[in-house]
Amino acid sequence: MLDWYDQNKREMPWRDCGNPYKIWVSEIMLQQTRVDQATPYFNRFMNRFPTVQDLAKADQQEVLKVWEGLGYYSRARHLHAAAKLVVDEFDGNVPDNWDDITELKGVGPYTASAVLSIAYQKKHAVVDGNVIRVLSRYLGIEDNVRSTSTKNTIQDAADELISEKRPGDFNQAVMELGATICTPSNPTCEECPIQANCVAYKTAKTEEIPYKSSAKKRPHHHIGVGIVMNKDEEVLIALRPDDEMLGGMWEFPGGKQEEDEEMENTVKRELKEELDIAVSISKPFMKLDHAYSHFKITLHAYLCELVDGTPKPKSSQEIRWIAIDELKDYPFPKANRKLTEKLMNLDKGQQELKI
DNA sequence: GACCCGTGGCT
DNA sequence: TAGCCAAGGGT
Repeated sequence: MLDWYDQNKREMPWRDCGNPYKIWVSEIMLQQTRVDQATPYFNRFMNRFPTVQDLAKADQQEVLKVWEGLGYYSRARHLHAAAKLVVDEFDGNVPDNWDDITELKGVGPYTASAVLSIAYQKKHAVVDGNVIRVLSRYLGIEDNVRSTSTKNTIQDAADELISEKRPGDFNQAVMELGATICTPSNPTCEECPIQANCVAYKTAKTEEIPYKSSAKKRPHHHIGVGIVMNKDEEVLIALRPDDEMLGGMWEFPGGKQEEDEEMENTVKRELKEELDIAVSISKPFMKLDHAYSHFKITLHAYLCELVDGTPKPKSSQEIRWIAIDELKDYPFPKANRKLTEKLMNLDKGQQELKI
């Protein structure tokens, strides 16, 4: 297993550096995220925040801006808060023991084990999606891997199997095996270094293991959004509360279409509720589909004009009027970023945005 | 235990 | 196309 890993491991910028801060950040970014997707973000992050002190003293908005597009933005907010704790309470050193490191926000069992084993050579076995798949197949575990008891069984097995001398490399080897060979569908068992003892391979059950109870299907909502523009060609944006979905990110105000409601009325109603303003719809601007982790939306954006009232942040942390070329400086989640890109392109082309 | 939390690639 | 899944954690 370790021989296979030594010969087949991919290049990753945080690997083999021995820097606990870098390893910690990389493990947070890799939560529910593929290596190829996280890598450019990691490089950008380290360029901007080379040390935990740099991260601790940064503004949250700046951290979120670097994180923009990577998703699960609470990871960035928790990492930022945890960096402050590391500087204030741990003398700038990422903790090297279980009790201290699990005090950090965003550090759960997986991340604690990963950092302790990879950065400090401590014997803690990780259990992530890869390990669950590899070990359930290897050991022939046919129980539902979504259940806690099955995960505990796999954790126990990993604790038994982990290498004494190279716990960090062992952990990475199993994950790498799961990511490249022991894939969810069509695993390439011919290339697998542990094929000979794999129960699922020997019994031809690699398609049945791991067994997962079916996921709940995601509802689809229609969202009306208003791009309110004033006479100076500034647009109105709102900062989402930290404790909500997409917390700390900016957006164009809007909300969910109600039953039997015209979409233009959705926008008017939402802007009245959220900002206490009356607007008129100038024209449709953009329609797009987007999928979040637990629901899907169709976003209907309209250019609007302020008719009455002064905008107030009734359901957001803050609101701002900003010029269109400033939109690039604020952290926006993906769907809203598509709106800002179209706005900025039209603005750059000197095209008429106002009616 | 159940639900919430982004985005992108693959099938 | 729609669902699955990915180096999970918080509540």
